[in-house]
Amino acid sequence: MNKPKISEKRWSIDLEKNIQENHYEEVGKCYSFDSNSKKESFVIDTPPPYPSGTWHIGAVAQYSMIDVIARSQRLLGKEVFFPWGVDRNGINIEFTVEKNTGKKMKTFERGKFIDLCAETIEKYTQEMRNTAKRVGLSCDFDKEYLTDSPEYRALTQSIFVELFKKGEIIEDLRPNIYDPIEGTTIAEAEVQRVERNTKLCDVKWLTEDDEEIIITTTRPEMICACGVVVVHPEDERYQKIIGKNINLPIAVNERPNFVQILAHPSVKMEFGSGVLMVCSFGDQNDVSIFRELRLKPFQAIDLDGKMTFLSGELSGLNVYDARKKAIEILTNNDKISSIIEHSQEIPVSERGNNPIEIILLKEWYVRQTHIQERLFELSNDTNFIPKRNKQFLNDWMDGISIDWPISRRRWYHTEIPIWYSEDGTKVVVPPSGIYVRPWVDKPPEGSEILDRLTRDFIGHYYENSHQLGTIKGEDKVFDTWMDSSNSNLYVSGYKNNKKLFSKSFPTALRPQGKDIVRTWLYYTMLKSALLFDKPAFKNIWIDGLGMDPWGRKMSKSLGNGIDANSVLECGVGGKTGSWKIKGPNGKQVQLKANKIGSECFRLWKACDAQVGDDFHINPEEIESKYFGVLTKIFNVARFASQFDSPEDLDNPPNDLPIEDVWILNEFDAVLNKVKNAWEEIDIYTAAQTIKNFSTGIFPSHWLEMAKTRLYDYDIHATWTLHKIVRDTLTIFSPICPFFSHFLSMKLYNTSAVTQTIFPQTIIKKLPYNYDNLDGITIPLMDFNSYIWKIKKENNISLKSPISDIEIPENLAQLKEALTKMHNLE
RNA sequence: GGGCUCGUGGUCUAGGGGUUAUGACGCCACCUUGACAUGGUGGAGAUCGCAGGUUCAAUUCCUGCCGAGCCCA
Repeated sequence: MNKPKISEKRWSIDLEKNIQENHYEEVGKCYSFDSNSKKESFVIDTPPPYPSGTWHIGAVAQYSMIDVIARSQRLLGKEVFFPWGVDRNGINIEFTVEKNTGKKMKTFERGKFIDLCAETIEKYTQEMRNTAKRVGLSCDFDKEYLTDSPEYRALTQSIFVELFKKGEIIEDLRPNIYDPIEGTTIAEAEVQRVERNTKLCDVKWLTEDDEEIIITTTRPEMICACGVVVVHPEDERYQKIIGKNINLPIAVNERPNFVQILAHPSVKMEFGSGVLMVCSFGDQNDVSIFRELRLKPFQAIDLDGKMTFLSGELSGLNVYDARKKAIEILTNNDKISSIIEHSQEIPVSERGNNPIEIILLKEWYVRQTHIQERLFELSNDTNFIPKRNKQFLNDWMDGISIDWPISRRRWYHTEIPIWYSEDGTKVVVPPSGIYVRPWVDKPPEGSEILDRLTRDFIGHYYENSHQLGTIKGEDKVFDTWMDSSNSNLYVSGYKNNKKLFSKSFPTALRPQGKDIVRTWLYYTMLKSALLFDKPAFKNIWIDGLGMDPWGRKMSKSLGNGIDANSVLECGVGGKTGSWKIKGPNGKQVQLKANKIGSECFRLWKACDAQVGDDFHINPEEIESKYFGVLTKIFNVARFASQFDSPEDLDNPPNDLPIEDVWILNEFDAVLNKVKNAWEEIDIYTAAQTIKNFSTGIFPSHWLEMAKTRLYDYDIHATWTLHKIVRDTLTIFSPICPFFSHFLSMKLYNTSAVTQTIFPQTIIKKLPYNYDNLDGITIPLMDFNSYIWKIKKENNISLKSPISDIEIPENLAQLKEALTKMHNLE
């Protein structure tokens, strides 16, 4: 027996931080991916986080679990690619720059603005890299990818061209959701609703027979775009006017000043007068009625959000002023019977918080309605973890009714790679693998000319450019999901590394949160279906979201956010953590913790809940429930470090006594269960199994029994102790890598995190043939409890001798060990 | 307003048609035993959100309601 090789009495955040700082230099190599490896490859399509200042603690927690998966797959002998990618395209960073400079994007020169965005996002990206390493992610950081890099954007553009050539991407003039303030189309996914007060106007209209009809509307300025007036088919009051014409109550330009009255079941009879004017386009219902009745839409609002010439006196005004003016004109002409204040939910853009308009625009679309059935079939070939979360995808796919508009009128995004001929009938597309910016670049070498409509190949650009006249590069850019939904293709080597792609697609794993099923997951699966008619993934792991301690979403307005760094750094240099959060009753609640750090944080997430449900993040609870587990395992290792480890821990010494065989048998069961769990990507079971064994049966029941022998230099006990401690650290390393690394280095001078072979079970190697080893466990634990209880009831310490104790028959083999353990007389 | 998911001791959580419902934190009591008092041992504590229904039997299945979350209109 020696002094413990570990001087520290327990795990500390300072120790953790120390290890973390050197970790990537020391063992980072083992995180790099070798695409030529002969091992089975396991590519993870990590969610590239968007750097926006703070990284949501729930996302960090989720990321640390993805890391657990990556590490456990390495331990199972696979060649794991755990990429580190950062999503940097998009409107968020544009807004940040606008906010920082106090100027709107379109007042900048385009190139200058893009440079500003790139600079700003790089700062945030660096903070994110730091957090990623602080929480112990074993990404291949050397192969970092950024979605705004030329390489990544080139892939997005190549895929666009590929899908365009296949006819899966089309151009069309359709009603689109438009943010007139930011000047861009947005997708349905980007629309939010807010409560606002509006004026509900009862406007008097006259039919061709001079009959007065009241139409209730919140948008009198849209009368100029009215295509039809509708009533409910069963509304008794209006049967006789169906089919008649009705005059617009306000003067318009360049269009008939009347429309027809028709019946439509979507009208709510009880709302207002029960008569509805349908305009192009007041809302989504208007859009569907226009489509259904095949009406020709009117363009009432232009790209700047101003009323068009169509609107007569209102032209040139913005929507808000136009509404005031319309009410004024109608009032002056005695066309309004009443105005009441009305609270209404209106759609606004998620980012700009501006009321959105629906206007007709020529945009690019990815076709999706034709492939839903096939997508559904393909999704059945994918393993969902947990199974029930597949429902989120099914629900979303059930509701898909229109194609996906992918063009945006913004700047810090991937450009749509296309040029148009002077007469607009032909287009030029670049060759695969080259990033182009059509708003400033000429088509590169290898570009092709295609027919704009039929997509037929016409010729190579440089030989035939004279046919095109003056070409014009596309100004528009892609929706950022167009980039993100290529992430699995990018990391699997599509269009870049054929050999890799052939063995790693469908991608082994897509881990993500349930909140972006309808976007990231759905769009990625759509792409793979359109391109290859294959599922995108073998496994899809869908986790819940991190909530506040009471289960509510964290938000700035609620004041219930918890910063990730405050948890990861809690305890450094003895500094405790403290969080003031608005509780459920509106009162401030103060939470306090002394030490958490990455290892405790990861252990908590791994142990505390099954994957898939929302999880509550409470720093107090993380510390109180899980720091003790680290202390316990740390001290078991520290205890073990007093006894020199035998050289060969893979082959047991002869004549192991039954208590050692018994615990090795128990440990074999742990190894099997954990291995099986890692294979199933079941973090919870693995974590619970390791935790229960290493803090429970092993120290309490075996270690106490083996102590006497250990102090007597018994080789059997020492071998058993170290075999179990070493392998426990190995299987624990995916959950707590810094911790396991530290202890395994101290004890065995080898790092648990670099192991690529799962620890071997041992019992089958033993020449022994003990009957019913499993049957010992329960009686042994019962017997130990019984003795502890008696000693407690008699108020004597556990080491005190005790007499007249009968050892049960089924434990007779352990008589000697138990006698020493409990000091039986 | 609609769809989906979740609702288990004070708190977090496992499980799932059938004997005394899992574990942890907290609480109470006891124990300084040569790894660990930021520890150990023992104990109290739940009619499994509420109301109906199916069943010999439900906490588990079904329906409705309530609460939380996500998504959609």
